[in-house]
Amino acid sequence: MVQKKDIDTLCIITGPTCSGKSYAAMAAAIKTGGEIVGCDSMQIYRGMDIGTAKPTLSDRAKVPHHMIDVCGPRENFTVSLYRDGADAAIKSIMERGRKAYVTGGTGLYIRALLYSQSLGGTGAADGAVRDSFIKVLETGGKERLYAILKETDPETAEALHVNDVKRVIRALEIAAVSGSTKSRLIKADAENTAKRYRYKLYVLNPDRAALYKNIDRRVDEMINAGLIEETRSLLKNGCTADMNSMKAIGYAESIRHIAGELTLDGTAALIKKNTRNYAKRQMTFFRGFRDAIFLPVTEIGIEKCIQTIL
RNA sequence: GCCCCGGUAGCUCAGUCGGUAGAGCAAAGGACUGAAAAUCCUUGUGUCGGUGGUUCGAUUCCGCCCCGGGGCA
Repeated sequence: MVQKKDIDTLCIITGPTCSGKSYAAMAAAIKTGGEIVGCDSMQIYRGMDIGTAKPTLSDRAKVPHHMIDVCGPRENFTVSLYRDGADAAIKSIMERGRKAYVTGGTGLYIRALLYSQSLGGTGAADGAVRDSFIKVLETGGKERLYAILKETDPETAEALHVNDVKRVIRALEIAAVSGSTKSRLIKADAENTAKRYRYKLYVLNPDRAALYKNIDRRVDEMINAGLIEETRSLLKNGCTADMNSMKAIGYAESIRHIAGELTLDGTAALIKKNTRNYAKRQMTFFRGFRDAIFLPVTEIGIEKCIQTIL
């Protein structure tokens, strides 16, 4: 039986890719009559099922899932859209008197959901302003871009590397559109300690070797399940390699295979390597969650983890 | 059996005209506030195959041995 006070507490289950978080969330949601809110920057996209290890239709029939398939693969999604959508989904779940389980491996989305972050205020996420900076990049190079940031927001420039073009552009964007600067907004956020939710944050933390083995196995399964074909059909529907959705691991490499650049074995090997690298990056990010409960899943097993979560 | 070419970082190789060595890839660590499965930063000690010899000093030169590849019989 689910306690009332429990329902007010968000349950976040995260961890690196292939650590078993979807399985754990399913088990917990079934047991408590809860619902799942996805927290994955690629499961957002429709038509990308195999390569993102999206929950199956039968799982989705058993437990309501939110924030999955909410965006076309040719559109651009943003953290801000995620937070708005997830907030709405969580609100409706709680209003129904059910428990919300947020699960997925996109650390930035979790952070935006849990903490009061301005996300750049009213700064536009793309469009004309961004294009104008991209033009600067093309004509003057990244050094020129960085020099402009040094003028407009020296503190942020100090924190960023010249080569981190994406973040330099974003900081310039904020300065141009919000009427403030990224560094000032961050300062304001740091002073605002109010939490957006009451929550428990669990991080599945498998042993490196075990995780890598699981990844290798799952990539083979994805290819056998038709990842290449899925990519082919996305391309047929107008997706191109430069789109955010097609930068996803598994799809980017499949596109290169379809273009004849990579053999099938080479593609599988590259997807495995990129996934391993990604999992490592995820763990680095999660270590920054000071209030997280880390579960040594390899040691204690997934069932024990689920017990802890319940 | 003889001849030739190799054996140097996890892998592929460079190099040291004798003063104990460095690239690419892999790997590891880190950052991350509206692109995040994205983007970016940092990190190279290894019996230089083994063993004897020459030398102040050998991974480098010489002898022998081991392992791989090729050639001749």
